[in-house]
Amino acid sequence: MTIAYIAASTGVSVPTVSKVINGRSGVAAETRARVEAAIREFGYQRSAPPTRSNLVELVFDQLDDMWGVQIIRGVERMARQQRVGVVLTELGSGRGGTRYWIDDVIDRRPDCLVTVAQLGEEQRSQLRARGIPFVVFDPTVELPDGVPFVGATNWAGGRAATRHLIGQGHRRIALISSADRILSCRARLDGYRSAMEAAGLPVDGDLVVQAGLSVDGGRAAALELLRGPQPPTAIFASNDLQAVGVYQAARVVGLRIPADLSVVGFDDLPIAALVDPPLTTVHQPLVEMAVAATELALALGRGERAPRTGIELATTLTVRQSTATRVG
Amino acid sequence: MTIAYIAASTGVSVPTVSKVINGRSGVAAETRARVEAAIREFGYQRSAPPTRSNLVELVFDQLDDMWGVQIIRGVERMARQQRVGVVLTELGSGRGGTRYWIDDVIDRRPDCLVTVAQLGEEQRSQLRARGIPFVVFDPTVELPDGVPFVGATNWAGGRAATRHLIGQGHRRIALISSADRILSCRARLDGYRSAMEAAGLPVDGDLVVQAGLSVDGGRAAALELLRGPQPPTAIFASNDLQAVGVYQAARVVGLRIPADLSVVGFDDLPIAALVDPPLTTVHQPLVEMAVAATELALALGRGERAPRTGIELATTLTVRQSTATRVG
DNA sequence: CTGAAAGCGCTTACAG
DNA sequence: CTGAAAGCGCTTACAG
Repeated sequence: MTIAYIAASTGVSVPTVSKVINGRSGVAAETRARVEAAIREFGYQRSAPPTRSNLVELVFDQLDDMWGVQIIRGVERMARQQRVGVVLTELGSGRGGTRYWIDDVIDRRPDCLVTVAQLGEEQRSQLRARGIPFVVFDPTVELPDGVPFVGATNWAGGRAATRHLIGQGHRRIALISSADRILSCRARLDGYRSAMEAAGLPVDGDLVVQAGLSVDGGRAAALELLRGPQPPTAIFASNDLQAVGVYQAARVVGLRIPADLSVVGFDDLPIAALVDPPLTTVHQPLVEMAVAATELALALGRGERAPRTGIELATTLTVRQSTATRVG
Repeated sequence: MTIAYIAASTGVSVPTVSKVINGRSGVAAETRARVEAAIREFGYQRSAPPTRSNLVELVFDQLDDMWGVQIIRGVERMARQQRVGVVLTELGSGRGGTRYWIDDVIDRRPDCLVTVAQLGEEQRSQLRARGIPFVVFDPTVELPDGVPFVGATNWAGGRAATRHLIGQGHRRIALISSADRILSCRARLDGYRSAMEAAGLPVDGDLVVQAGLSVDGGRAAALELLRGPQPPTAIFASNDLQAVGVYQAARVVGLRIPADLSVVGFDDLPIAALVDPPLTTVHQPLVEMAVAATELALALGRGERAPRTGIELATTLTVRQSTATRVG
């Protein structure tokens, strides 16, 4: 598809088509319209030497989550192996700049995109229209069929953490969950329930508390649990920050960890090993997940058919010193 | 820069250069080498339309330092304000891929570069040859005059931290320093000495210990200090990770913080507020530093004369609960 | 407003 | 292995 072909099919000269494409003046409105119609009809792309940009876009909503670095490192590692640059964007909560952002992405013509942010359907279809494939990292909402993603086995992780506590003799095991709409947390909750039911333990309504995925959220939820009429002997938090909040609450209430209260987190952030006592937590292989997401995205960007559209990598329980056999 | 120019300067024909660029056969090895050298030398890019790439490169040695995210956020904020994409690279300790990396950077033709890594003089001159300006973030080694940089007032921060401890009545104040070659740590050390001397306090040789900028380094150094014949009543660590190591050592030795031992860190990472007790530390305005570095780099990239080549932003002491008036 | 002609940067086919 | 020549897709300057 060349401008010569467009010219021939419209019955004008090559220079005229050139002017239209480059927005030059000196073309009659009617001629311009006919040429534009032909360009659209034949799907001409400006001399598009389909050169690869050798860029992968990595998009976050918020980067202050402590696991951002791990994801970045994984994406970076795979991208560098394939000699591709990583363009990083933090959309921010306001989302004011999202409109500009998508324009800039399209200007950059990246080979593909890995998104930790929840892109709207409008943005997804804009990317699809430009042929820019994308992979969703750890989806927090239900995705339409066929949208590629890489996640972790949250349900199995929740189950393993709960079973670990049950194995230590705990019976009143509380869960600090998060907003229902976060898919991974719902899976952790179901894993918890599954393990409890398998052990024949009742899941009292007052054992499951919702809280934000932050230190403050975890502390408030733990205080509520520990000050209740029948406090739990173990708390499973939905992430490590919440678990740090549980530590703070235990200190306030005067409980020792793990002697009086066992605590399990989720994620295995660097801080998990640094807090006192070191935190037992469900390890999420963030770096490997990021590597896999990038590999998939780059393969799609090269036009390869994906062997599978969705992958979940295994979580593993990392036992440290915040859990102990229940006494009394 | 055209292949005709490369051909003329190498003394071969245009078709020959074309073959080299496109990896075709039928070119003598020696000829190929000469042409490739010329291509590198003149920074030829295939059909390079000298459009701005609207990219800024951000380079780290290692991203696992906890302050990486803060720097990224600052760079991202300023870049997005100017509609520029951030390309992030982690060189890794091996540095094996540095050669490839610089080639890739040159291919991308970024408008400018912000480096947290220590680039060698060779790389710096390659960038200069292509007219890609760069700004060094928090230089750890002495830079030649005229190399733009953004840092923090490390000397003043070390002084402020030490004065804070002196003001609380401490006299035996130890410093956990780092390798001498790290400029910022040497400045912190001198700030410490300056404050000690101003207060007429002796700086015993056994009060200053060198250790890696890590939790393990801090712990080992603190154990050495606390088990010595005349243990200090306060320890100033060269970063927050070392301070966390001091916490661990205090626990081992059976000292309470801050009742028996005061601790001050440096950086003010997110963990500083999360540890128990919350850590008094010197706040380094990493986000603002990154914003300033990027603003400077982008201005240089637009060809503007820099109003100044080096900037140091002020550190501030954040007093939390790891320091207390010395008793006894 | 239009397009013939010249030109640009590059590639290809082929003669030496 | 090398490069003169032809050709390709496109743009520019300009005659009508």
